[in-house]
Amino acid sequence: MQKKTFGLVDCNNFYVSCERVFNPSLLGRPVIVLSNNDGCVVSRSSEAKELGIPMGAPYYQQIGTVKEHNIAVFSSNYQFYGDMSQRVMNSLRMLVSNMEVYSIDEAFIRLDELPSNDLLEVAVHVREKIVQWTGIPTSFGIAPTKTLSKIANRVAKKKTKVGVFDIRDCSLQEQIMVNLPVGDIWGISHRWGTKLRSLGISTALQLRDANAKFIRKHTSVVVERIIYELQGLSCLDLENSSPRKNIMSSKSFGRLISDIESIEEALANYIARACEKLRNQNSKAQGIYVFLRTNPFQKTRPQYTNGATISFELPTSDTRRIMHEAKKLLRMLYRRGYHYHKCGIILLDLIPKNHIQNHLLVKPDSSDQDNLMKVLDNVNKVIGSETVFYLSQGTKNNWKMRSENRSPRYTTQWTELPHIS
DNA sequence: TCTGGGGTCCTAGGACCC
DNA sequence: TCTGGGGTCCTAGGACCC
Repeated sequence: MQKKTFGLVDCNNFYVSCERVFNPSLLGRPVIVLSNNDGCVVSRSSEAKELGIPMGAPYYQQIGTVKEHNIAVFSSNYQFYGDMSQRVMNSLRMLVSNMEVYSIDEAFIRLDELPSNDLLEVAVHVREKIVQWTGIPTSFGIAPTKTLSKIANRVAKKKTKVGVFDIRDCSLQEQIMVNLPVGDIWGISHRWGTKLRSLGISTALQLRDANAKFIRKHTSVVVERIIYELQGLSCLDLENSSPRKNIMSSKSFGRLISDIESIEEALANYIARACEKLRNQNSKAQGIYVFLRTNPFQKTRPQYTNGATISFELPTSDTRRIMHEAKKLLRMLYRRGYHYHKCGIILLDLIPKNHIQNHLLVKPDSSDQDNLMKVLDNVNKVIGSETVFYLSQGTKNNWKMRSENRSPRYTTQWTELPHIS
């Protein structure tokens, strides 16, 4: 069997780094970026981490620290971050031949075909080029499996100056793993961490040396694979990007809503977005799931959560049709007297648009429908999103999310380009 | 006042068939 | 008293990721 070598390239504090590219005054300052509705802290500069702001902390609990230390705060700006992500990934694509974009800020690569002695040099070069071309600093982990490359990356980020760490050497792996809590391994989170500790396994090294079949009995095949990966046996290869199987669009309203009209309006907007994504990947949906919920954190108010699915006779990507069906589901789910916090839609069982089987009795989307959707998508792509929208999306936007500190969309909106004076 | 959004994979159990 | 056994498919829910 040929020995594999993986690299993991991971952007450092990605959202914060994006903000810093176009606003260098933020360098050296503590900076945080918030989730939608300014809810939680989702990205922190190293200075902010040192001040003890935890990942995922509710923002309102951190306001004291923010004021005290003059921390720069940004609302999420996903258009901007998404565009910066593409720049990073495109840069990487120019430098390596075999890669898998794993998330908005990381990519796995295969390094086997390169001479084994050159890998450190290659990694340093890749990092330099990415920061030069995009302004985004990255960390680089090298290892014989994906799981170990995650560990290597973590060391690169925390303990090295060059931002590269090579963990191919077995005794080095042991040195790192003996001190690595089992819950910090990629794929082991709260529940399984607790379970494994109850079985007497609290470090990565103990998990590596555990009996894989025994562990599988108490957890699942996923953890069994992790054990092999820790041993250096690669079970997870690069995955080639395939179209999404589900597309979700949901958001909390930014305030509590009781009337169904406002919820319908919000849902219509989420549907419009989801369907755009659907057509963009050339798929059609075979069903939808609509859900609605109150705010689970407000324990004193009555709680209600519900969702419902409907399958279509024939797959569709027509926003109007999906809105129509979703509205029926929403009316079914809605109960008067609750204060709602969030709703959403998931487009289910997506298939390529040209793989559709005919139906004896039901007509598929007509080419007129498809063309209309294409025209709408193009107008919104070229002139700006929501240039054309559905009346059911509303004009008042009284459910729009809070976003008080959003930076300009420097790279995706003509009116928000950075100025040089 | 105030706690994100968008995904994937795996498993257990029920329905159904012969 | 006493009512099969084995296979597949589907779905809901649970686990994880960033």
